[in-house]
Amino acid sequence: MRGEATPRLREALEDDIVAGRLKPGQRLDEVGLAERFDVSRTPIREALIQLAASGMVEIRPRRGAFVALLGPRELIESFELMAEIEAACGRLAARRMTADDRAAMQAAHADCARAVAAGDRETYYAENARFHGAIYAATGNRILAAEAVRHQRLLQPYRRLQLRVARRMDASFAEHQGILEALLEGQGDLAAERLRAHVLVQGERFLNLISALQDEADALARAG
Amino acid sequence: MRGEATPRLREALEDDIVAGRLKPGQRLDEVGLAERFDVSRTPIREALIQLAASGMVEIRPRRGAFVALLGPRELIESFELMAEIEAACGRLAARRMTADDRAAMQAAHADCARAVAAGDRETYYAENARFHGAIYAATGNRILAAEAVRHQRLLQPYRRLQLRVARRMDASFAEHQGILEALLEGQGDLAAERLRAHVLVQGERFLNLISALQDEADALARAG
DNA sequence: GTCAACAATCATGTATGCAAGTTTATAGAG
DNA sequence: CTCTATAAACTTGCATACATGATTGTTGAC
Repeated sequence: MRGEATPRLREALEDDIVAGRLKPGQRLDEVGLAERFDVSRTPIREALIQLAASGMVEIRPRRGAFVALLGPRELIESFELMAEIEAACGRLAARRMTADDRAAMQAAHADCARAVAAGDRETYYAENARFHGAIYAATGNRILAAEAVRHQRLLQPYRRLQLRVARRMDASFAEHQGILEALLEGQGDLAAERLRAHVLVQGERFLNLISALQDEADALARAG
Repeated sequence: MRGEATPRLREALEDDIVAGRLKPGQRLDEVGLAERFDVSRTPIREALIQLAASGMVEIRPRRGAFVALLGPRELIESFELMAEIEAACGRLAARRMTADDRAAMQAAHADCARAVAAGDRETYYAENARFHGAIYAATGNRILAAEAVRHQRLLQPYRRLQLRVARRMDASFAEHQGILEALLEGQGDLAAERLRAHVLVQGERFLNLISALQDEADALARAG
């Protein structure tokens, strides 16, 4: 097996978490993971430490690693942070986007439209991420964009739950429309304001879902 | 030896980097550090991985760990990100700060004034960080505040250089005054705007210092 | 039957060992 | 004398071993 194992493990675990195959609160047993990936505990530990540093995993000393489980307060705060990051991206993207950036945003938006028309939530889910990613890239600031992507992925497990809510997909798309228009017209402050609201409304809607999530996590914790 | 070694090592190394005792670009030899801290390579590696994830250290596969050295572009982008984070903090702090937060900000500002009057850069350097930290805390958003602190520390090695520039201390303090006034009057957008400018001006001034920094780093790389 | 104390088991945190890749030193060709 | 090829030395990345704190199960008291 050539190439380093740790980066591969980190990606695999992160993908599992983002995709929801590993659920918030779930325990990540080192020996179990080591067996599953056919490596020793060392690279597993190093991957878990990296994921903990990025917020995807919580390590409790001497007690093990768990998929990060955000409580109500942390969820609200995380969405608020995300809203501010997105707003900043919108402000800068409106000023600096290139023709390529513009095309990428429009393409992603068009794909979102298709997913809405088809009523395909899974596809919309992916295209939505692509639309936002196009805005991050359009800032021309790679470090800011990387932070935005990281937080987007951090919240992905929760967004997934969120999109199940009826009518949210249509509302989300309508908001995208307004955001895109502001961006294309170069109105940075307006784009920022709309992006902030777009993200915050998700966070607010979440308050209704948190109790359900907590129950689910508790059940998981009890089961194993 | 009670307690775990890794967190202690991470803090010690991070403090060394933030305080400038370990300089950007410097190599971090695992066995050397292991000997210095009288532990094995394992906890050293884990600490380095954590620092790499937070951006303080860069790990190049099979080639070792180095204190993160930001190039011109990365520096500009990092300062821009910091400016946006600070702006967001100011906006939220103006809305939500408690009486205690207000008192903390005013106290830090008063200490800054004392340092300016005494012409004591080292003290101003510390009190400046405390003033900004008080704003972060006043947002009431712990996750946002933690991000702000992290980025503040990431840029600290470069700020340190920056403050050597003549007259910067006075200008900085004058800007603080304006920021504090906006905050106390509850003018979130104004506070955000002033904070953004306050941070960005540092980034811009840096462009004049980057070549000097690069030379220093090159010399270090050649020497060690 | 419930609770508490204790013992056995298990997982984590650290140390050590080893293989593979990188860097540095050396020798030879031009 | 410079440049290149080669080999020795070193460092990292992973595997394995072991000690300590956590967890679980059992036994006994009430």
